[in-house]
Amino acid sequence: MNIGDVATRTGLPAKTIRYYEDIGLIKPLRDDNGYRRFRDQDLHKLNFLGRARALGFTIEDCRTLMALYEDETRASADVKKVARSHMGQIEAKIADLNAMRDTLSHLIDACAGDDRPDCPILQDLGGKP
Amino acid sequence: MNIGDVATRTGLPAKTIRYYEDIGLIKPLRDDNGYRRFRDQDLHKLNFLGRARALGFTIEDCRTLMALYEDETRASADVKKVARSHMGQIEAKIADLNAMRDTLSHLIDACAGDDRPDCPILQDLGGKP
DNA sequence: CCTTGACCTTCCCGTGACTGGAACCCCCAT
DNA sequence: ATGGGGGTTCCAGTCACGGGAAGGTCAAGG
Repeated sequence: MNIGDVATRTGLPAKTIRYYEDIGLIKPLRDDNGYRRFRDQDLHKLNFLGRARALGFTIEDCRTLMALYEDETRASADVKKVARSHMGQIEAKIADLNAMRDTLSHLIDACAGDDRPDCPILQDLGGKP
Repeated sequence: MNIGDVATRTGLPAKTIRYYEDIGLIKPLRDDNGYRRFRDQDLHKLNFLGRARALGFTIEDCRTLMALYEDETRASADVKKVARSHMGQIEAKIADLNAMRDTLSHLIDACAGDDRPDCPILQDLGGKP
């Protein structure tokens, strides 16, 4: 299978697939004309990567997770550790964003949003005394 | 005031302050020795920028907001529009992250986390059916 | 007077995970 | 022969800085 078909099948852009090869996440074969030839195992890995990335895992986490996936003697504790650490990051980010949203929400509510210049949003940013 | 003092006062790293000058957000004066000399107005702008960035506004949004801040004839509607658009982005991101967290949370709960290899997390990533 | 150390300057590279584009090759159909 | 739709590589850019090198400046201490 060529890269275009793989892109369609996995939903990943061809550029991304080439990038994943660049950084060593997949190793497709090559045809005589230089085209990448993808086997089922490559497809499978790309789907794995797509799902892991959709859950927000970093590329390095993906590398770790794929290694664990392929290691039949893994301990599920190792997987869980990676996942929990990632979830911690996500929760931290959610907390940050919630704080921003709350502040913004108040400011937006307080702003008339008409053609006059008075604006509590700008007052706040300017360091309202 | 030199950049170090400004960094201490605003809480922004000196690197960041130089960067903000680079991209034209502030225009401090220069002493004869080439050192930046910051006026109160520069301090004020930097504090403004720091707060806007802390609320997650992009640099371009900050540029817009500062222009509105300095425009006495602004309409608060314009400010509100920028803020609402930004809040929309934040809410979208929160929604994404919440979805990730929920999925991860289920997977993590389902994972034994011991020294055996069976792992629902990897099963899911691998396309479990 | 000289040195030390804390500042300051510019400049360039790296970050993460791609995306866009240029320039070029390959294959099939008309 | 030509056109179009694949594929290939490589380079540059994204966003908002951070790290670090190489070198100029300044106040204090010996």
